[in-house]
Amino acid sequence: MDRSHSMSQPSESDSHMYQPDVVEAKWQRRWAQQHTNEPDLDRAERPFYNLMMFPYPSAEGLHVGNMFAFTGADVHGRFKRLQGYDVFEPIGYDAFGIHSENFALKVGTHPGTLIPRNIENFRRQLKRIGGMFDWRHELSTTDPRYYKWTQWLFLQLFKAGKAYKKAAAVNWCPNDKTVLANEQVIAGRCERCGAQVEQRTLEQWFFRISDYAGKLLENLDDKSQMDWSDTTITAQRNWLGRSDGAEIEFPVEQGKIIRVFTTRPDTLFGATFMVLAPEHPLVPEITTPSQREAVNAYRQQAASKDLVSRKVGEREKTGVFTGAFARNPATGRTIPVWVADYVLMEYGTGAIMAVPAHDERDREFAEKFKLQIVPVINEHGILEDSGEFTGLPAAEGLHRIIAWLEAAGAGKGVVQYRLHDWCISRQRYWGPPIPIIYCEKCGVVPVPEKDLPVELPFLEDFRPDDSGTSPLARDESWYYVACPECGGKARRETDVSDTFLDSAWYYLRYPSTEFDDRPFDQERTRRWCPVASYIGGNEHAVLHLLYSRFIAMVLHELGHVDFDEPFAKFRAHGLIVKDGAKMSKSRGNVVIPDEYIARWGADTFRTYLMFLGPFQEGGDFRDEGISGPRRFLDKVWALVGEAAADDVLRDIPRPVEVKWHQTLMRAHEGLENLRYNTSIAACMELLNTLREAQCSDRRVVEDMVVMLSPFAPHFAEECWERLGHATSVFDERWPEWDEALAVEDNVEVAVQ
RNA sequence: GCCCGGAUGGCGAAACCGGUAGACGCAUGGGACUUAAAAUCCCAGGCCCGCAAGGGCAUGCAGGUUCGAGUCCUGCUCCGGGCACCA
Repeated sequence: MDRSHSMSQPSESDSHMYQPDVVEAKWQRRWAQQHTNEPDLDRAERPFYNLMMFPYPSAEGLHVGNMFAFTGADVHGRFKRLQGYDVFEPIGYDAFGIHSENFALKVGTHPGTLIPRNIENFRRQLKRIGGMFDWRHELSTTDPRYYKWTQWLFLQLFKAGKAYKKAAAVNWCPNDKTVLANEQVIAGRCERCGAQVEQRTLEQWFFRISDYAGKLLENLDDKSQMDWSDTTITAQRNWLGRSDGAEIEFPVEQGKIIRVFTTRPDTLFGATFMVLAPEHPLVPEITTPSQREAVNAYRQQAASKDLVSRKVGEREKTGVFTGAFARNPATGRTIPVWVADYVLMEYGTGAIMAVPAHDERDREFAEKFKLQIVPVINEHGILEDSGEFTGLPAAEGLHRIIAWLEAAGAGKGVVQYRLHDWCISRQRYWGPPIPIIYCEKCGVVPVPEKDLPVELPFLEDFRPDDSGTSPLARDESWYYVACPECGGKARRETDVSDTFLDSAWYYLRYPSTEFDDRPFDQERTRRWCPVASYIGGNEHAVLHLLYSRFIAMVLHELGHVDFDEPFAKFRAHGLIVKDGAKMSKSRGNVVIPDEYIARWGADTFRTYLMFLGPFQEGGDFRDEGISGPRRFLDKVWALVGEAAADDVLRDIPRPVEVKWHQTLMRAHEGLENLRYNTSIAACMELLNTLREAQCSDRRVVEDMVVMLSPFAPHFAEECWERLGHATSVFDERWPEWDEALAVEDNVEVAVQ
């Protein structure tokens, strides 16, 4: 157990040498023994929840990007601690999901054995890098003690009517053999394996996230609730995709009404035909007998086309006339109703008024099928040929026409969002089973909370198949079950839930990991949430971050938490590239952090990563560069030795004094704004000034050690001890600086 | 097409509110120490012309505002990212 035996201890004689491995092992041991990083979660007076995106425990181990992100977050946490906060910095593993499962399939090992092995390796690396983690609260989403509550969460949504099942055309990845969320389809391909995504119709569970589109959008503007990186806010805004416009009713001859959505009600007088999506339910009702055959053929063809080529494929317009006519409520004229697949059922009302004069797609269609084109806006943006609205500027006409529609009962101003409901069903093995039972008599029955968790059974053969059903259906002893209500014959839902559901609430679990009778303790949650600082990659700008916000809103509504927004502050970190190019296995330029840490020490590695460039922009990892921070730490080490050996207090030379206070201010500023590179540079300048002045005054040197402690924590602890302190450097406060000295003009200093 | 970022030496980058551009670090060149090498220490350096003193040009491009612009304004170019047959 005692790891110190395997480590060579420094002898008295060489204790003046800086040996990172010895120092780092010593302090990691001591932190664990003295519970240095374990705040009192029930009594902390100044709680600061410092969260970083938990990793997916891959077989490769933590890569340098993870190290960069975690170190940057850890630096922030340690800095907050120096400001007197009780910092809670937990870590865990996002270990369910297709990613893990596919890897398990590839290497032919069950994920149940593979994942714990990977986690162990991750834990080792996370400890080695010296993060301020509270290991008492480590969690894994694959732990039944965790996913019990993921299932509980599903039940809360189900009971509140926020979860529903419907047959839907979904994105099906033929390679991974599963449904994908829209968010997981990139340019028509599976984000994971790159296969062309197909369209399939399956019964799926959905969450009503689209009901929250408005709130999800509005809160983005509220800095007091969410102070987030601009890039992330923008990505979410685009994803939510708000469009302001109007819904307008067009009566059809047979007494039916076609409702359309348009962002351009000002062009209403130019609507010369209509187009319905092929799946539109009104199509069969309005199609005239003579057109029936052609329309049916077209609809069938559209249904067989996968979503991909329909959305991003060739844009050549196709369509067919229904034989029906509608009346333009503005002009009173009769216009033909067509069916075409360039109109999508999922957006708006699945029907459009076509204004070929002012919409490129409609014009293409009109030209191809020889339909009428009537311009209603002239070059100067003035409405023409628009009845009583003729002569108005288009922007004004827009409002006036909406008002007129409302008065006439023919339409109203509405807002549309691009966001669709969240499909959480996955026909896979490695995830939390969705806690639903289908009874022959009672129908859909939620698993009673007392029966949670619905444990994921061990399946020797967990391969997905083409049936569209999860492999869980093949385990009959698990699949067939007595109905919890009537005791009759029933079977389980076999889909597991999306990994993003696991990660949508993990921050709530961390402070409460020891409780098995509740997902999160009310008191703990009130004290620690919302999260004070969240740091992570912008690749999750719309997936994880949007789902987490949605889940928090629902939990708030249901009275489980007292906040709407889970992350008070979010900062997206940058990316690390190697020698100017993105790291990839095929390029062979992947940095294995372990090798660098073994050679240079965790503190040097951390300091180098933070010195590369601004944390929020990332930087270029170059092997030669790491020697700079190491040389710097070596020099500070030597300076500490001098300071420790000389206790006589002399006057501090003026240039040193000025630089000292300037550094305290500048390093503080850099840490506050996540511009760590400037903090480190400031400390380097102070070192240079001290050396030039041949000064090793302990007052200055001690402050230097405190300033470096977020970057090089073990190093700083050791230096602090060498300077004669018996307590942790992290019990110190960031030293105050003299404002007058700190803003002193450099020129003046040079003169003196 | 729409919406966000960004562009500064050989390289990574600094520059607070419009006021000495290039701090800090890497790499490089010269020197010291050493039998030698490594390590360490000292010195130099934006680019061009010049032995030098000095001069000219410099923050993606073109203009503008200002006593003064890397920073503000207008119009471009290129790079990165988000959205996209979304009505």
